[in-house]
Amino acid sequence: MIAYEEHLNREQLDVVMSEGGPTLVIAGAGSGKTRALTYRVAYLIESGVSPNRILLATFTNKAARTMLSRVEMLTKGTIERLWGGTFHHIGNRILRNHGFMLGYKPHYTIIDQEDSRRLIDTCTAELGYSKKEKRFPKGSVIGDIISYAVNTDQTIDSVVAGRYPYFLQYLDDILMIANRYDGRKKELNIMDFDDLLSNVRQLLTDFPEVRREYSDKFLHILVDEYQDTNSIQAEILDLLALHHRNIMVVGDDSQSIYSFRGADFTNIICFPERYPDAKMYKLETNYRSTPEILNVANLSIVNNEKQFHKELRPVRSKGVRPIYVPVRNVAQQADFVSQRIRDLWREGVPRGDIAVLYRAHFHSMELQMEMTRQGIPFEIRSGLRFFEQAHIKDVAAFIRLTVNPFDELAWKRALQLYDRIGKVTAQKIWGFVSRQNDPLTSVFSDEFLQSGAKTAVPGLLKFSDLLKSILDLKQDNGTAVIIGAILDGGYRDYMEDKYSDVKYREEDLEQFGNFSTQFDSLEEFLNELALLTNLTEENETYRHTENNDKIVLSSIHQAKGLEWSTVFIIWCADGMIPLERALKDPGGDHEERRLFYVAVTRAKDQLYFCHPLTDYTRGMGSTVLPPSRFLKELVLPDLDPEELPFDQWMVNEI
DNA sequence: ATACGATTTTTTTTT
DNA sequence: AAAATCGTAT
Repeated sequence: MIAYEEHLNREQLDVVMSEGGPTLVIAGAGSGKTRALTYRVAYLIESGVSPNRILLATFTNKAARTMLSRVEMLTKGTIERLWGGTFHHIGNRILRNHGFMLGYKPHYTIIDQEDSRRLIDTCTAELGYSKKEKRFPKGSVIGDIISYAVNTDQTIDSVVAGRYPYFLQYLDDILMIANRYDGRKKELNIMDFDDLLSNVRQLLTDFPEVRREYSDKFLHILVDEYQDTNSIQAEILDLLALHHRNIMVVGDDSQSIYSFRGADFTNIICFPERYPDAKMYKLETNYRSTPEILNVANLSIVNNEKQFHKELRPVRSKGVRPIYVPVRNVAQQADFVSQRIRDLWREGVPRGDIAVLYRAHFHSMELQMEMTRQGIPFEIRSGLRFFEQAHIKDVAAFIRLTVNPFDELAWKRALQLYDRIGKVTAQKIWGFVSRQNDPLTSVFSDEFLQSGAKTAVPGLLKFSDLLKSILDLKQDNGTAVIIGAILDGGYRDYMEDKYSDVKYREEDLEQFGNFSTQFDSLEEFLNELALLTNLTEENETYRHTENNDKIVLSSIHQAKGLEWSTVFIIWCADGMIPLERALKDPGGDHEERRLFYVAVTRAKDQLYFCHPLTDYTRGMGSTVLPPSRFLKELVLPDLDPEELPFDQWMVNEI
């Protein structure tokens, strides 16, 4: 038996032991929300609920992994059958079973954003719109429009009218493209990220028997970060909870930072209206941060008016005030952070207890270079994920097309890696192979070689040679062997031409091969590649030796739910946080303030705000950056210098 | 007509 | 760093 009373406070205990039925938990930052949720799951299992009748929905893979492993430690039993993961994972799991009812073949492929953009570009080209019209929206923008429409349950018309009024003149074109894109996805048996959600909803609404099956099945539904759900996700949850009505949602409206993805925190605000019998709990005791840090967080967030009122109550004793550090420019900022990290390290702060947070990936560039130069080990939690890197996707394309010979995107990607084969030739080749009954063997025919321009023949020959060796090996060899063949068959040469860090990328590919063995089948692995973000760090030794010794560089979004002893927030200049672009959205300033709030509440002991006073931009020269408005508004006019919420440091010139 | 290489522009956030 | 653009070579 787990000793709940020993590990939980009163507030948390009430949540863990609650009766069931619709339950709303408003949980402030650092109030032990994850703890409450994991103990709740453990408690349910301990009281006899079968794990496969529990659904635990989270927002990121990381959150899912930490929670599941903690539950496993608590219950010391297998939680293999528990339905836990991101909404997209859960959607995928349901659709693998029932997707056929919507006309999908069982081994549909999931495409990521890049593939989706490419497919939209193809559709645009096929409809003859790319005619150099200057202001015609780019593929990625059209993708954003479509995706936003799906996720917020609006028509494309109203999204364009509301958020992209300058594209109204192209509305008809966008509609045509969206329509064609949808058709192509069906035709090619692929789903994008949004389909994983909207198809599940459709399945549950249109097929009462499926709805009954799943709502019978899930005795308890638990949702983390509910403030970040969009309307589709909320609807899916409502449908799944229809029968047993044991739905517990946990969230903090002050930490809603995903509205760009359609998240709508009125979901959490209106939960009591949708479930009038809902019980409500609040977790307001903060175990994480010093009173000084919480003071800044509380002072900042009161500037947002629409929210549940709550105030974080510190339990920790007095610490040091956060520190505002104006620096001359980016270079000095990188220098200051590196220097300070070295000092902290000398004072005994483990490197793994330090993080640097920023609003956008490119904010970390200079710091990365500086830390590399100074030999400070760091780990990046932003930018391209492992499985999104070009070399991984290239190699995956070869394997993908052998598994599914009608994978258009894979064919094109692989073909275009060869000399003298670009967009046009790849399209011609695809046109040829896709008409064959057996595209794979058609590659060895003369017709194949002649279906493109003559200059392409050498490349095509190389391609067919490589394909032959892959097909030969595929029968009784693992992915690692196939990857080796692809490397030897010309991909290593290609990388040497194109990249300066071939060694590093080869190691990546090796890891990639190893990782694939965790899956039941190669097919399954490839189909779900798009949902994976990083190599799982299951390996305990790896986690302790390597990760604990590295500074974490992360976007604020990815830092959500995590904590460090010392946090640096860099680029605290107006225009960077808040990001100027983001302010253009309605409510953008509030969302950015919530983002700032999330960043601040990650810190346990020490918090630094770095503000580069000037910025270089080519064309503009040197510009002066004002401090972030989120810092300025903390300094109330009639405040004694002694009472400022933060200290200021002067950095010596170097 | 097509592919490629040099140049220029532009970076939000995630599944 | 990556993508888009533009001019040149095949």
